[in-house]
Amino acid sequence: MPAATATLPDRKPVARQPKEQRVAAILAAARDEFELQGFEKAKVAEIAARVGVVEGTIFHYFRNKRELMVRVMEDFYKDITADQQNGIKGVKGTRNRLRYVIWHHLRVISDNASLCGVILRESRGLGSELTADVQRFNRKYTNCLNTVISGGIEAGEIRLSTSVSLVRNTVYGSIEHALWSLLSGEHEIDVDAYADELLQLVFQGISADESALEKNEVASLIRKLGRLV
Amino acid sequence: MPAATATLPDRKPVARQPKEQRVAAILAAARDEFELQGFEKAKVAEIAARVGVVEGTIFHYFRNKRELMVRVMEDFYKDITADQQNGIKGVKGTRNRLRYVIWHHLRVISDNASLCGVILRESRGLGSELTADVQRFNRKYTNCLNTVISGGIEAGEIRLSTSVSLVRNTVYGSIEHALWSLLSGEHEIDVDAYADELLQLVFQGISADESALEKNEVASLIRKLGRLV
Amino acid sequence: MPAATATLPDRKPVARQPKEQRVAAILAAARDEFELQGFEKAKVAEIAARVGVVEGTIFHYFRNKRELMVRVMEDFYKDITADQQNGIKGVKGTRNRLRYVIWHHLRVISDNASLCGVILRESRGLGSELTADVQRFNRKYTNCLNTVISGGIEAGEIRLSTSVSLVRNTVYGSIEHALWSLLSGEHEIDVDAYADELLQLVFQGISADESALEKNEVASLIRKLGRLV
Amino acid sequence: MPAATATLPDRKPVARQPKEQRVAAILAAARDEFELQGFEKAKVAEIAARVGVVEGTIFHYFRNKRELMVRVMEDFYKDITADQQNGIKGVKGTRNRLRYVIWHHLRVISDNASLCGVILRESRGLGSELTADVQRFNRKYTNCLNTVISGGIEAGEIRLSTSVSLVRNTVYGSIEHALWSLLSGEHEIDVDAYADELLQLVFQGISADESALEKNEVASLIRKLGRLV
DNA sequence: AATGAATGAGGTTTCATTCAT
DNA sequence: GATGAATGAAACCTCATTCAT
Repeated sequence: MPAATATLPDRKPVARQPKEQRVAAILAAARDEFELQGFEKAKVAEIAARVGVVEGTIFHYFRNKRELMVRVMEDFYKDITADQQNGIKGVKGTRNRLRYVIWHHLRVISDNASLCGVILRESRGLGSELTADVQRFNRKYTNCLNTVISGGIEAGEIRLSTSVSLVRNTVYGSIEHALWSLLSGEHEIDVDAYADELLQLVFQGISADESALEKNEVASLIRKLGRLV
Repeated sequence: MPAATATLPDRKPVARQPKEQRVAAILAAARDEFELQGFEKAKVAEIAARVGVVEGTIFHYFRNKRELMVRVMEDFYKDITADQQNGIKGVKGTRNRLRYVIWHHLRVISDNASLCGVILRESRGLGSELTADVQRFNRKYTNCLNTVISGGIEAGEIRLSTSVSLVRNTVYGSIEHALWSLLSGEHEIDVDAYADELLQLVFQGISADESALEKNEVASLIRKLGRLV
Repeated sequence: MPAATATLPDRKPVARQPKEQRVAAILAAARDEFELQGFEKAKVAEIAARVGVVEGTIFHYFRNKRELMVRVMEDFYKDITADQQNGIKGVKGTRNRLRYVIWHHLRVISDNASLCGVILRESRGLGSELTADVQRFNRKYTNCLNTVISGGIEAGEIRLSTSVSLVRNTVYGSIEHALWSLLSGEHEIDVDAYADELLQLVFQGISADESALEKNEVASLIRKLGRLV
Repeated sequence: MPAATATLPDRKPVARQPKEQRVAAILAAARDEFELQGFEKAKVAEIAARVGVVEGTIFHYFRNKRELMVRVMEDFYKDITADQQNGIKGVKGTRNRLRYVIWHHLRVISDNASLCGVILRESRGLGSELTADVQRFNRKYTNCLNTVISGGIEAGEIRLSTSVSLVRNTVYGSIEHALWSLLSGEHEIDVDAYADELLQLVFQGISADESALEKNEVASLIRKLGRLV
């Protein structure tokens, strides 16, 4: 009796999904929206629309928009941090390990340019509500580089005088700048090439190679005296 | 639509200033406000209050808030670009010139941390209306480093294979990261020390002849010491 | 940007109404306000106050003020167009049909003088954002007259040389002028009298056969009188 | 000594024009701006810029923007009223005189479409500040038609029962509608053709031609009786 | 006569968040 | 669990008009 079926009232298929799936769907939609619009301009209504629910539903699962963003970032950081720690296990030698960290970060940045752009932008706000959270995640993620450099110093491959924070600033700062170029449409990033070049620059720059070391110390002394006279 | 024909408000006697002074005062106030709040959160009403005029007066001189921000940035970039170009004139030798560029930028960043923070933040916006303007100013400013590196390559002091954009990313990225540390209250920047360390890392990292490095420095120092005694 | 995360205002218990009722109430209030103030001077705040909600609620249902105005006009045009098409069905004979169109339009204008004034005023704007919408609605509404005139020409009752657009301009222009007189307080409109006079002028003015004019009318009247006695 | 001339301070040629010329120049500029923007959107600053003076100067010669508009309209109405009165002198016969009035108005509308559009639009405002003034000018201008019709009635060429205001509404309303078509870019106005057609319609419509008269009266009576039964 | 700096009220629109249903 | 109606603060920008110089 097809006619009978036709007269049944329309009943929306209220896809009542298990909590986990709903949360995952919202997070995915949120990530898309944040990537497209940035945090401030992203609209909860739009995220809800992407999932196919109404605004109110979002607030069943997340206290507020900020928490949504934090969760998106947290998930992302967890992923890449685990991936990094996993990948570096098998890599031996300071130079190789440094290359791995650089290469891995470039890979991440290159594959998630939009999201990385959002995260970095939001983490620089003066009073941004997100600063603290991002920095916490980031500290853990970048800790790997610290370990590599410290290890290199202990192993005598890297100059004793090397400032770990300088290296961290330099490596991540360099790659971050490459990201801005990418996002502004200037050019793509050739991950392997950039990794090699940056590694070359940085590793040669901090290498403890005997002859270099000597020269460096002399150079440093010269500068100090120069400023004195 | 302003009240047509009807209102005859009592006019307060206002301190009338020549255009130039007002513009300067507004720009100064705007800079303060932008530094404090960032572009989006900055309120024109607050800027006006700082100057001691009403909002309308601001728009007598600047078409809109964006133009105000652009002018603040433009003035700033003009200053530091001129200063940089002026200062580098007397500096000879690739190493010294590179150090100057690094040192000068650190000086600028250190002395104008708040403003630099705002500018950098606003220049990374996806569809931010300010992106284009900042990038135009910035290209001119950072061109100096390009010249130094290119010169160094031609002079044979820097490896032929060196990518200028890599060096630019690395130098400015490193310093930018130091700025974020500064702004997040982690620690101050010791301009001279950071300049030395970054120079050391970068120059050694891109140096062509590792042993020729310090010869000139030594000779130069000897002359200076000779004059001293 | 609404106060983020910070404000937890006390929420007044609001009478919650189904969408349809609210929309209707808003449209009614909007019409009142537009009639009173015209489009530009009408304030959304005032419309909201008339409904008894806050401004934001209005924008929950209508994208912007313009859409509100368009909807008011659309509803009005739908009403009168349907009414006109309905009423003309039973009217036979070119002269009678023309009289009906004139009379109906006068009735509409007379009963909705304020709204018609607003609509006509807004539809004449050079770059007015409403021009296009009104003209679309209006074309459909005035099409009825086109049909009548064309029919009359085909039936040989109206001179072949008659320009339909001239007749349309003349009929609607004449009535529109009567509206302006009404709105400027000069005098009322006697719908039936004006309809007769205008019909007389126009139909005699475009009539093909000047003597055939009243024959049908006489016959018809005789029949009616016959029935009466 | 050309050098001497060169070192003289720049002296702006403050073209201090006689009052009459200034006023004329301002009125011309105002008319241009009003035509382009309409009254509300027209900016005094723009009018001043067109003349090459600053805003303040405008207010030396005109109390306010409204007065400026009134003067533009007044000048225009004076021109066309004089022209009309002048032209109609030599025209004899009701039909010819009516054609002249129609043709002249079409000529005016066609040659000054933009300004006429503004004037008509502004004169329809509910509480428009300009309504009263325009109506005063307009009454004088349209009086000519009144005279023609009244004359025609007295001369027995036009039906006694003819309502002068109906004819006025119809003639001016028809032409006004043609103007809106013109301004909305639909089509040009062929002044002579439109004049002929409108004259034909109106004059035949109000003609006292014996046979027509009789028929009209009968028809009118029929309608009244029809409504009665 | 001409300038042009200063006024200042005013209204549309956005959107995260709540909570009654 | 899901809905979606309601909130309400907040801020940019316009521009006719004045009046000290």
